[in-house]
Amino acid sequence: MAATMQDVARRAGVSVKTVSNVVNGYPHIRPATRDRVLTAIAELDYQINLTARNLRTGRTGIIGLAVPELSLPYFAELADSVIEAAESEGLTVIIEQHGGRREREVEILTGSRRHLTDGLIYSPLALGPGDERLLDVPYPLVLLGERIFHGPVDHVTMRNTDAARAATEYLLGLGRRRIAAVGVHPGEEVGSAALRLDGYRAALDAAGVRPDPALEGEAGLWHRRTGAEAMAEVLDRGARPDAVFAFNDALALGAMHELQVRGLRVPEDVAVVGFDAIDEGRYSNPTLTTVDPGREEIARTAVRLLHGRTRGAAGEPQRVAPPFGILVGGSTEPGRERSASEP
Amino acid sequence: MAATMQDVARRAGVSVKTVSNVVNGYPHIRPATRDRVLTAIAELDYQINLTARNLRTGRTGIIGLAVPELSLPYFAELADSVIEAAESEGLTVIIEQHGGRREREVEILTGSRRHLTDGLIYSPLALGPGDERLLDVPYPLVLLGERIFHGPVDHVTMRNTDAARAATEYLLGLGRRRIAAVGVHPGEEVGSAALRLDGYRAALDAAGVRPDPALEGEAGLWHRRTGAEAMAEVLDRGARPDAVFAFNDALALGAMHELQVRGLRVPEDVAVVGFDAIDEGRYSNPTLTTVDPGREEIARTAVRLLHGRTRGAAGEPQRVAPPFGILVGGSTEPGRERSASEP
DNA sequence: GCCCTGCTCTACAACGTTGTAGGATCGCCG
DNA sequence: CGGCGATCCTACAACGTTGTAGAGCAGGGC
Repeated sequence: MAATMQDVARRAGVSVKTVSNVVNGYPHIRPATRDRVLTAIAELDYQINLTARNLRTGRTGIIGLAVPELSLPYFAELADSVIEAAESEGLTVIIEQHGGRREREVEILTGSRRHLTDGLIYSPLALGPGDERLLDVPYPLVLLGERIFHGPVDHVTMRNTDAARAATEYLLGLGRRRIAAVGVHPGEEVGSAALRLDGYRAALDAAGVRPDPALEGEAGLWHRRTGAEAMAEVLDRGARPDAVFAFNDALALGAMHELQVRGLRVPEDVAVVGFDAIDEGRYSNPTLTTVDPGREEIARTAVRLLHGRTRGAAGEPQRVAPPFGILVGGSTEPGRERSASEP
Repeated sequence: MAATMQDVARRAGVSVKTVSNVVNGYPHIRPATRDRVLTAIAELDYQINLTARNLRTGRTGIIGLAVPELSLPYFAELADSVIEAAESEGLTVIIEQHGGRREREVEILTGSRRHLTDGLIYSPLALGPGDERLLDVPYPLVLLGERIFHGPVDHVTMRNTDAARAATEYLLGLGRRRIAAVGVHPGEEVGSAALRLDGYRAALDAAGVRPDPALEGEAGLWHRRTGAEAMAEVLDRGARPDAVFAFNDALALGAMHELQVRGLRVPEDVAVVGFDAIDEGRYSNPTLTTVDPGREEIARTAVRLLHGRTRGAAGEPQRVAPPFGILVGGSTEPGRERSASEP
């Protein structure tokens, strides 16, 4: 049986509350008393019961993180960063996977597990415009992603359009003119796909290049496989791109694979740019040029905002979008292999 | 303010305990009473406070999962499977990352966060022989991995030696004779590296092939980069392998990259086999032949064992090692590309 | 010399739930 | 028709912690 404050108090000859005060760093305690308590704690191997504290204080020190699935590299790395950031603020993380299934996404918002957590970092895929009211929950919520933009909550997002435009402009700057877009969601007006397509088209437009629908490759879910399939579709339709802007790195790696299988050289024949800066792209062949959306800062910001709200921070919902960067690799510039130690 | 059982009881005109009984499915309740309670619950949007229940029952329904980091694909996929398995048993998962740092690995075993969880699934990297006593903890622990073998706890592991032997025999069966091993930890006698090296050597031995130290590539951490470096080292030393058995998929992908950069064809010049069956290997170019160690079953078994222990299951520590399989891809047999839907 | 302030500590209640013990009612058996 | 077990429900205490209120005491200012 684990020791309780009772046991420590008895052994140290003080009241339970004094033990509590010592444990919580209350200042007005005589050094002699504190020492007796600390000694008793050490002798009994006492550790505080967090459940009891949580019940009493109404806060748990746990936050939830809802993502599609950890098997997707971006979300695995995001979870890594969130756990790291939470740790440094003294918080623990519970991860929930929704797999992009709307029903699970809703359940996560309302399930009883929410009583176990002080707040939630929420990255939906299925929810969209019209679901804003679902986000009006009785606990702090920080929204990630690009599915909903006018919810009543703090929102950390990427500079999707700007970054996509910059990536496309970078390709234009290399002299490429027939730039394919991989990962398009036709008909959608929200979400990363729509925003990145906007940026892509804006860059073409500004450069006086007419967008060619034949160069747009559809991909619902952004996996390696769907990237390869979308690339194949574009090529099969007879389009002859000299570059590819894929809406995430998994798509880019799939597309690159397809290009290579068909004997096209990357980057000589076709340059490839991705989005997300996952670690895998540092070691692909060739290494992948990609947009670094500031994943770590997104994670840190989300945790910081959420932590603030759990401690009562009031005020208007915040909207934050960290700066992005472009990491150049061998998939656009021959021999320009990114090393593992580069940022 | 969220509703409590008090509120529900008042509204339904029953005692608090009756509400508790309804919530917990106690059978002896008149249907009329049950209906009144359920109605009140619905009207008040009542949800049980898990913290209070946890305090009262002494169990939390949460289990911990300690892994090196989620950025490593194998552990991200393992976490995915563990969360899935836990969910299906009604458990929640807290993930802790130790990064292979001994100090963190020890802290995870003893930290106060353990009071938040009913038990721990623990996959250390730094701990080793001599640390068995650290595993003698006052809560249920299920050990993963190959660092410690005689701890006083349940242990779910892979059939490392058999699987490594089978992988090597498979390469021998293809007629390959100069098979490099990538990921060796010289001097180590425990851990996946030592066991897989044993299997590799046993297969060579049985086939009458003399092991060549020049074909063994060292790699401390099993990342893509270290795989490429180890491969380079082997080749630079003048060895001319016709196959590579890499001790995990990340190493294999790194090694394959290095081979291709040097103009060697995979699999024609050099066949490559990995270990872990991560999703990434399904889409690499060529797709990767690999050992499927039964990750999902490992996760399910670990959760099941842990859950049993948390509910008081007694008895000797269990040792479980699911069966393995070999997934054949293009990295060993030309044109034999694994599809995404294959097991 | 007395009051006030600040320090140090204690007793008690409360957080929301469930286990235990037992009271009331009913049907059925002898 | 008395007794007994099953059914249905309630009151109370307890899980281990922290907030609140306040007691006791020392030191300083007047």
